[in-house]
Amino acid sequence: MSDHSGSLSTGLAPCHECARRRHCLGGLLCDDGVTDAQPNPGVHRSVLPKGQHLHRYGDRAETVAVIRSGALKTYVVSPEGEEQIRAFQLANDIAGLEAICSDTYRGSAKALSRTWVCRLPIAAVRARMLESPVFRDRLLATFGRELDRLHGMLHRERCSADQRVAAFLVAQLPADGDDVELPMSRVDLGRYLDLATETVSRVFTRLQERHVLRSEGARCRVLDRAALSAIA
Amino acid sequence: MSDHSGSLSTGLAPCHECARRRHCLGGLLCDDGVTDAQPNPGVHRSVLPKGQHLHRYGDRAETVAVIRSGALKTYVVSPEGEEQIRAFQLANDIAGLEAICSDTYRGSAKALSRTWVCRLPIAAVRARMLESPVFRDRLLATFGRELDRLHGMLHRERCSADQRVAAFLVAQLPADGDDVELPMSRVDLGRYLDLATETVSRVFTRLQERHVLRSEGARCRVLDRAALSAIA
DNA sequence: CGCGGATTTGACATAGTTCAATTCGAGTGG
DNA sequence: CCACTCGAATTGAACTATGTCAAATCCGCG
Repeated sequence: MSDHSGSLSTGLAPCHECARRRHCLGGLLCDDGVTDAQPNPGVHRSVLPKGQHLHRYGDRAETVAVIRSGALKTYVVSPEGEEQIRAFQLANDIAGLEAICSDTYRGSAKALSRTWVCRLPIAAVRARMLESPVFRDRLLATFGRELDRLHGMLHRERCSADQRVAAFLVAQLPADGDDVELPMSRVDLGRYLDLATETVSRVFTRLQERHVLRSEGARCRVLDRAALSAIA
Repeated sequence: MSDHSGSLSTGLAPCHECARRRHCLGGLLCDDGVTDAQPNPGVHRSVLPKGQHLHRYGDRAETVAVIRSGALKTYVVSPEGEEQIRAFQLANDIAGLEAICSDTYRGSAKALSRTWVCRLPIAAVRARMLESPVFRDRLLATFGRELDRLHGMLHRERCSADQRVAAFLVAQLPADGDDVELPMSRVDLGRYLDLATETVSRVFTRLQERHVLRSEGARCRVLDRAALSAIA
């Protein structure tokens, strides 16, 4: 069961008044510019303090969440008690997508820092798929990206530690600027990339020795973008 | 471009006359028992000789295929020229599911043996999603299973060679009987499980020494089901 | 200032890869 | 029916990237 005791629901989110409505799944849920739709089919905004769960593995799936700001990790714990991280969700990412396909969540989603999310009720999402081709396509595209991401992860598991870390950093690089903010710990990074924490650490050290990167904990500056891409 | 020169189209498939229509996505495409639907929205049956491609990476996505019998492998070739196998498709499996999300195929699908398939036109599939909640749910469930499979593969990459092979064999075990027919070569198995061919071979040898398995090439008999499950 | 967790560094162990050599086995042709 | 062939599979030996364990250091925070 999820513990929402600390999560602050800020009430119904007026998607049609939201600045992001043009780019957000929530906006499309309310209005795709073609068909009529309810002004707000139950979208809620809430804020999660660091460490709190959005949902846990096995919980009844009721909403899919769009991240407004902050960061989550989605993970499962193996029978042996090892935590495996399946994804990090940053701003504009979607958490709990499997809720659309499954009646329970297939992973636990936990805030890495104070995180704002909008929750879209599954029932509304499923209903909207029947009404709106635009919405259906948007959702299908999201699934397609998720499949691609997973295939990419599978590919990356076949690469060296340096390649995995480099590829991850390249993926995090913003279009403008060379600064990467890493909201997750080295431990979590290792659990995501399937590397021992020590190995992650050694890769960072190696990248700094080669002047590809300068890293001060969570803050990270890419000094040689080309070199980093070449490694990945 | 796909080379279909050797593929024999046996014409429109009368899904409503097919013995499998109750269990097959094609059957549901034509009739979900609730809404009216076209008698046949362009489903085709065809047969692929061993070695022939159903489609190749980058081809325009036009159909999703249900395997009637035989076997396919879906793979991609990395920039370095290495073949990575993303999935094997056996009877009743679906190949080219990404066609529903993407305008091109994201992997090449090739017959491992003579294979019969039914091709469902994407346009019809997408259209039917809007008409039929039953069909929509069926398709979403298929996506959910694919996500689960990929998560499972990611998990398996973190296990030992023995565990990977054992898990694969367990997955192939039929409900009745202990015989497993492996339509793929050891090389392909290695490319799927991310193991060197030699390692796959050594695992099989080890399993036979421990009397868990008896393997004669493609034919394979599980002698100790419990032991196999225990390894995985 | 000092505690406790996170990170880094070092030394060593090992599973799996790589390369090389052999054996097996399904087709094929005589 | 048997030899021949060629790719697939197996076996062996040595190597290596990464894991594991242990110790040292850093860092944020009360």
